[in-house]
Amino acid sequence: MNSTSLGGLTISAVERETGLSKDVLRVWERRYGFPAPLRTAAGERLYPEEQLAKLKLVRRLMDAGMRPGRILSMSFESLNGLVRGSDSEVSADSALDGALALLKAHRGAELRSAFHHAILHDGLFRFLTDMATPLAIRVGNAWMRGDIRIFEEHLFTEQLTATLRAAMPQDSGTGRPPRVLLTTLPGEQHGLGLLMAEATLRLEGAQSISLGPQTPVGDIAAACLANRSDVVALSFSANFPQNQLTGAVGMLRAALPAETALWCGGAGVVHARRIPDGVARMTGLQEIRNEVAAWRAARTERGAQQ
Amino acid sequence: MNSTSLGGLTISAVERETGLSKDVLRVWERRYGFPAPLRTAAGERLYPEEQLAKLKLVRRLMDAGMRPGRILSMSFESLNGLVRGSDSEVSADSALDGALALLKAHRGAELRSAFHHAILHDGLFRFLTDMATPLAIRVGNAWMRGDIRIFEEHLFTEQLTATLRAAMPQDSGTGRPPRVLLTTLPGEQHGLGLLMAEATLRLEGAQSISLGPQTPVGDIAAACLANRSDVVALSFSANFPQNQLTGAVGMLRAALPAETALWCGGAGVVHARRIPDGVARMTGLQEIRNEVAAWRAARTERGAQQ
DNA sequence: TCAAGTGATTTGTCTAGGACAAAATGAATT
DNA sequence: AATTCATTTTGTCCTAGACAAATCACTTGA
Repeated sequence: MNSTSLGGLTISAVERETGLSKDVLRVWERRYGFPAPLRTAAGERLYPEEQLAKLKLVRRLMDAGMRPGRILSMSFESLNGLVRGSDSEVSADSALDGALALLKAHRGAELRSAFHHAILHDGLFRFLTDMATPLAIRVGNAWMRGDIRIFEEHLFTEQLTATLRAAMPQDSGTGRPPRVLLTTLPGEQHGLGLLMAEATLRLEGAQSISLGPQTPVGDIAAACLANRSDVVALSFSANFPQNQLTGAVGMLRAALPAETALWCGGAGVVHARRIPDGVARMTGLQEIRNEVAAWRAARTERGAQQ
Repeated sequence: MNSTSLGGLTISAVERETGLSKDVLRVWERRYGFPAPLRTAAGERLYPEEQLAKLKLVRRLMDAGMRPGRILSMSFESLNGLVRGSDSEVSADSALDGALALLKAHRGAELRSAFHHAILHDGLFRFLTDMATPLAIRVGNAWMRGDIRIFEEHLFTEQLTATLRAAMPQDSGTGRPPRVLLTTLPGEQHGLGLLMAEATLRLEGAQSISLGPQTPVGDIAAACLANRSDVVALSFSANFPQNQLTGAVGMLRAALPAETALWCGGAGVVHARRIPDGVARMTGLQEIRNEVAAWRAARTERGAQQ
């Protein structure tokens, strides 16, 4: 039952650990000869730890845009070199370096204090743009290169989430328009962008309501109607499957009333090929502020005309 | 691509919505004649919404201990009766009813105020046991029965999460042992249980560190070593795939040092078939308190002997 | 020079039914 | 009551083929 005691992992365990489906694991074996698991007496696949490690590297490189046919035949060491060489950071920012050092030393509480201090010192919005965002990018890159481990990335996310939720401005019903409905689509793994967008909107005095991550398209539309939202805002991380993006956003655009604005933001939307008509794309938190201002200006104007 | 426009959902979509694996969906169809999806021109399964609804009911009843062979042949209405009968919500708790009414009226801010007020009135622990937990169960049941929409469940989760994170006791390095590492396994969708467990541990004065949800087994073990944790605590929602539970927990138990305790809690663990040796199962927040006390007692005793 | 096709290739997911391991049930025994 | 054992039920894994969707490599037209 316990896989490590048997000298390998079952295909279910590998699916859980790597996020690669059983179908993919089997078809890669058939097509590319890797992975090449051992077999139990009953003929079931048994993956050694080394193959699991290589599969995790492959997974990382594929998230960075590589294709399995190219990289599955390479050795573990070559893949490691690829991951390391993929990008380098030369910019030396002392605050960011300090935070990264705390993270690598697993000093979660101190990391949180550093965040808190930065918010008090520079204000929440500057913290978001000058510290949280670049730090998240660095952590993501470091994870891709294998410089930090997954649990360290989790620790970072958790501390930043806790900090942001504690610092989140409460609107307590006093917010002005627009009423914004915030969420992510199903399949989106990261909720940090959502929180940062929510904080920015609240700072602008907008009435923003978050549904949290992973709301199906039909339910976003239903929530928008129930909430009488002026704007629906979606957050996309770099990992979000690009193929789903255009289709799902188009579906949502069609399901929403024409007068409801649809805003998309986050790293996943920067490199998106095409965005459907009637959908705004914003590549940074500053653009949220601009868009809120533009929305208010347009509404005032129209209100004056009517 | 769009599932609803095709008049049904693909097998992947049903797997995602119900948590039933593709293999199970196909073998049920073969053995019991249900589900009986339509087919696309290419011969691929296309599940109508009604069958999805029935599958969700079946899933819920199986979580309550029923077996597929018994219930798959029953009608949607009969199953609905079973679900209604199974959970006795005769208890009319005015606070819970009030909160549920606020949720159904989409008054998120007021719901949050109600939570906040309850915490101030009864204390955080009583709030968790007497309000948050039963309310989460009611919301889950109502969702399964179709009495509330998914976005309403999201709204509930988001408001409760925000409340808990704001009310979370900070340990700021002053915590006493045990040092607890909190997370969930990959595949776990819900993070509320984790937050509630974290709050309980902090109330006990324990040094608890959360990695957030969905940490792979290998990385949990690495984090445990790096953090020198005394205890690793996992949270399982009712939706967590039962088949994976035993295997993954067994793997983790094997990967952790023998002196590190492993605690599993949450609705997903209540009906678990078997828990590996050396793993504690706790079915409520109170048990966390007991277990912390027991851990401290054992440690003092051993310390005195040595 | 860049945008928009077009065909070829790559890649992921689906299908079928058989096989069997693990768990639950029920009956017989201590 | 608690244990054992056989029987049923149930979930997972297997193979290998098929094909849809995404991407690449290339051409065409503005």
